[in-house]
Amino acid sequence: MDTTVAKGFAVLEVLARAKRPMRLSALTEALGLQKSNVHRLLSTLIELGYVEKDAETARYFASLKAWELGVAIISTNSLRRTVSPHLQKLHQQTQDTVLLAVPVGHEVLFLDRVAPARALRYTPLNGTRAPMALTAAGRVFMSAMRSPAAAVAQGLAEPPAGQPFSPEEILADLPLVKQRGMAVIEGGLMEGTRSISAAIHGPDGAPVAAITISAMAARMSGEHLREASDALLAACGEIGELAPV
Amino acid sequence: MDTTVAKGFAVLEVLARAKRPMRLSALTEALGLQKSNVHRLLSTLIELGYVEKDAETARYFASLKAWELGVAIISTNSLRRTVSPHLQKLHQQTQDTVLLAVPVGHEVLFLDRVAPARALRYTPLNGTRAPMALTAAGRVFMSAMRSPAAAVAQGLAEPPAGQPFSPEEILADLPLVKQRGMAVIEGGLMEGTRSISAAIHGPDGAPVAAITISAMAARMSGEHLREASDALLAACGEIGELAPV
DNA sequence: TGCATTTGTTCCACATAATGGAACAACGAT
DNA sequence: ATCGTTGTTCCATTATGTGGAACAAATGCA
Repeated sequence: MDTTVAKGFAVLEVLARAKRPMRLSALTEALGLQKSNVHRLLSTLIELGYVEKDAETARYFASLKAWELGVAIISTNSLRRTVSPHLQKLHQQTQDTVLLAVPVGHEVLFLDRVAPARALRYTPLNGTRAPMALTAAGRVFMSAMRSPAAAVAQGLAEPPAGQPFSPEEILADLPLVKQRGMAVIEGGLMEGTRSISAAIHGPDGAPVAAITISAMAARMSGEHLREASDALLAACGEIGELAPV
Repeated sequence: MDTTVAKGFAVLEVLARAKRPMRLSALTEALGLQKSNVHRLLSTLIELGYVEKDAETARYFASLKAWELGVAIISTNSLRRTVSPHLQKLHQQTQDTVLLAVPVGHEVLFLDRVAPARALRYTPLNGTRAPMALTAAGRVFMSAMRSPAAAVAQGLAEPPAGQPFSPEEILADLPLVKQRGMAVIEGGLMEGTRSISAAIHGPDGAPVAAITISAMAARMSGEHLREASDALLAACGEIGELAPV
């Protein structure tokens, strides 16, 4: 294990997540390293172009080079490339927000999104994560797990107050999800919304990703719900067994 | 300079730009390092979560963690955050593709984009670069340069055949751009399109970014061109002197 | 099927390159 | 002006990464 490499990435991670440029001392504290060490790491990251230093305030911040790196990675991501046109189509059919999610540990990671210009606020953005138990896509993944209890626990651990669901409720939902091939969830991440989600299956039958359609509960009901569900299942079926992550 | 850190990022950069997972030997060749060295770097990157190894083919590829890092960076980018709503508004007003670009060396980097669902193919995507001389946004930046000749040379160096512009043409255009406060360019990156662009100025008066509106030439003319220009200049004026990159 | 060649992984003595303390410099606050 | 805080540079120490070599596994060829 090249510890120096790990330290370099640790510096960049802290800077990337910081809301504003950071001073050296704040970084040393966050990282638990010597200031001379952090200083040298910053110098190399600046030389590599991943970090910049505000000339006026002498504070450090992550440059856009790492973003370009990330864009390069996602643009070659086969799953997103193959699914993206289907998201477009679903959005045109339903006019709702359409999301692509993959499982990462006990969370879902949102890979892509097609949303109306006046999108619901707090609909998850690309590159963000959410607990499985609180999202429709997560329920889809959980319904294929042998022991989803851990994911339930982790999901409920996050938001300390105002739990929208009980563990029993969540566990009771999973067989239904499995049976229908589709999850329906209400008010998971945002109150008042209803989302439906279905799996994209890999060659071995395991769900590798899920597509979610999300809208206000009043809208996502009756005839519209039926249409959206049909379109969703059709799309997931079409995509079939193509793309490995 | 922590050379080990540089090597670690070099590995990730190569993998990020690779179209498909790479074998160890290909990486060692691309990097000019010893295979044992590359192997250890890969091991640490895997441990850090930035690289994954395809179990079947034993090939390495960049994971989505670096993408998440990039998303975290861009989401806190003050320029993009402040300008993004204006892009939305311009798109609603014109129904055309609207872009946000910043200067990086002699290239422009596209930070954000609001495009119709049926967007022009080959309109630049987020996180991609283009030569200044071939883009409307680039012309805006060049018009504020003391010696834009180098940018012209670099711009024309890239595409070896089928130069859309001559150096004289480009240089002659810049005073007009400066005078109007707006660049108009035709067929720079994609034949048949016409783009207009104007600068967002920093506190010192230098252009820190540019907004571009792009459409097919037939559409971007007459009354529509006039309206788009007015909306563009109004938006750039409004944004004013707020956001440092 | 057997042999040759390329590719991937592990190991370890060596020397380089990162480390962290200390000393210095530059601010900012009181 | 003085003190405390923060940023930068330097350098002896040694921990850490290096790269050759040896082994293992996979692949190609006859």
